[in-house]
Amino acid sequence: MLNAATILPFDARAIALPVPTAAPAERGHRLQVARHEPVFLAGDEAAQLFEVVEGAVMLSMILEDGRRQIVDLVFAGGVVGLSETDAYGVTCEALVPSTLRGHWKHDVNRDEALRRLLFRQMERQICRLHDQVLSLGRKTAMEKVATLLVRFCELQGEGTELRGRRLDLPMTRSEMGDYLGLSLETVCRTLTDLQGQGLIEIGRQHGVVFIRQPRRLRQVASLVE
Amino acid sequence: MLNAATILPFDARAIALPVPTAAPAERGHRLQVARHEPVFLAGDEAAQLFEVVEGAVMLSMILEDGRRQIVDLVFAGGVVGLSETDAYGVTCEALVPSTLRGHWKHDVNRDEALRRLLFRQMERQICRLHDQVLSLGRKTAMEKVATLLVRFCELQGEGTELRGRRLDLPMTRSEMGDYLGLSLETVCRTLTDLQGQGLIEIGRQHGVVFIRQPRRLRQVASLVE
DNA sequence: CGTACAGTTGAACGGGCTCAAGGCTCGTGG
DNA sequence: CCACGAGCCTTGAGCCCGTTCAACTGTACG
Repeated sequence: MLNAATILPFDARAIALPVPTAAPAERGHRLQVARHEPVFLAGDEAAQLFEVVEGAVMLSMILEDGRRQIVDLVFAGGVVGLSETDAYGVTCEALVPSTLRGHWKHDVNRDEALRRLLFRQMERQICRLHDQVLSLGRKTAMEKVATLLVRFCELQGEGTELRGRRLDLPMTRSEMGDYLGLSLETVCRTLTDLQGQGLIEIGRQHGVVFIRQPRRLRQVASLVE
Repeated sequence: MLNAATILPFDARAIALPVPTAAPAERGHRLQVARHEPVFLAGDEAAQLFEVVEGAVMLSMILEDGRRQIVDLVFAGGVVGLSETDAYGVTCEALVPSTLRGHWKHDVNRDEALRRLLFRQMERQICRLHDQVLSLGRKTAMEKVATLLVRFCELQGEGTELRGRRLDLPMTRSEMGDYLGLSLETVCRTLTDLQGQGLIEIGRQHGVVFIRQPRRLRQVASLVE
C-alpha cells in the first residue's frame, strides 16, 4: 500500500520520503508529505484513513485517456481515505506541504470517539461535494472561478476583512482547471477578466491574487450572502 | 419543517399526504411519499435523517435564476438529510413512490448502532459523489448518458444478464439533464444516437429502454469492467 | 544566468445550448 | 371505448461558451 514505490512516475517533483514504519500511536501516527507528493493512490489497499492536521490535499481521478478531475480539496481538519471497497477509488496528494494523521481502519472500527469525529467530517464533506456538483453541473466558467476564489478567501480569511486582502492560491491554473472542469486557459482568461472588471488583482508572484471587491465577487459566484 | 405546507408550488402533481405524526418508534418512524413529493426542502430545519427503505429519491439544489442541479440520487438502503448546518442545504423529493424511515438527529446522537449504519452509507455516498464529480467535470454528453444508463442497469439488474434487458428509467429526460449537467435536448439526442449505434433501443412507453450491447455501453461510458 | 515551468493571450473550431416546431403517450372524462 | 388535452419526447437550425492549438512572456530556482 503506502510506500516509496507508489510515487507517481509522471510527477518528477515527488520526493520519496521514508515510509512511516512507526507503530500506530495511541491516536494515530503522523505523516509528512511535500507538495505534490501522494498520500495514497487509487487502487492501493484502503487500509487507513487520514486526518489532515495541517496543510491541504486534493483527491483526484483520472480517465484512461488522461483526463483528470480533482474531485475534492481537503484542508486542515478534514478526513481522506474513505472507500466503498477495499481499494482507494481516488488518488490523494498534497497541494501544499502537509501533515496528516493516519488511522488503521481496524482501529477505527474499535474507536467510538474517533468515529464520532469522522462522522462530523464526512457530513461536511458531503455538503461540500453537493456544492461542487452544483458548480460543475450548472455554473459558468466565470461563476466557477469566482466561487473557488470566495472559498479560498473563507478558508484563509476566517473572519478577517477581505477587501484588499492578499490571497495565496494553493493551486496552479492547471489544477484549478482540473478542479472546476475547465481548461487552464479558460481559468486564465477568466481571472484576467475578473481583474479587468476590478474585482481582483493578479499578483506578480505566482499563486497570488488580491481581492478588491469581495461582495461583487460573491455575487458573480452566484452565492448568497 | 416537514408538513403539507412544504409542498412545492411548481409541482401540481404533488399530493399532500397526511403528516406522519406518529411518535418516533423504537427504530425510527415510517414515511410514505408519492412521486415528486418532497421529503424536505432546502432551508427546512435539519432535525431528521432519513433512510430510504424502498424506492428512490433525488437531492437537488437550485440557483436563484432557476438553474437546477440534481446533486445525488439515493436508492433503497441510502441515507438523506445530512447537513453541515441546522438547515438542509438541498431539497429531497421522491423519484418514484418511496418509503423512508426518519430518525431524529437527537436520537442518532445516542444510537451507536444506527451511527455505524449511517457511517457505512455515508462512505458509499461520498464515493458515488466522487464519480459524479468526475462525470460532470470531464465526461462528454455521450459518456455521461451512458454512465447513467449503466448505473441504472446495475441497480435494477443485480447480477442478471443485461443483454436485451428492459430498463425502467425512474427519471424524465429533463431530470436526467439536471442530474448530468446537460439540457434535456442533449439527453434526447444522445439517447437517439446510442440507439442509432445499436447499443440501446428506446421503448415506445415513456421511461423504458432496452439494453442491446451492455459491454459496448460500458466502454462508451469510460467505465472499466 | 539560463532553463523549466507557470501564466497569458490569440485564433479558430466544435460540443452542447437555445429557440422553435411537431409527434407521441398517458391519463382523464365523455 | 374513444376523444382530447397536458406534458413528455424528438428533431432541426443557428449560436455561443469553452476548448484546442500555438506562440509568447514572466517567474522561480538551480
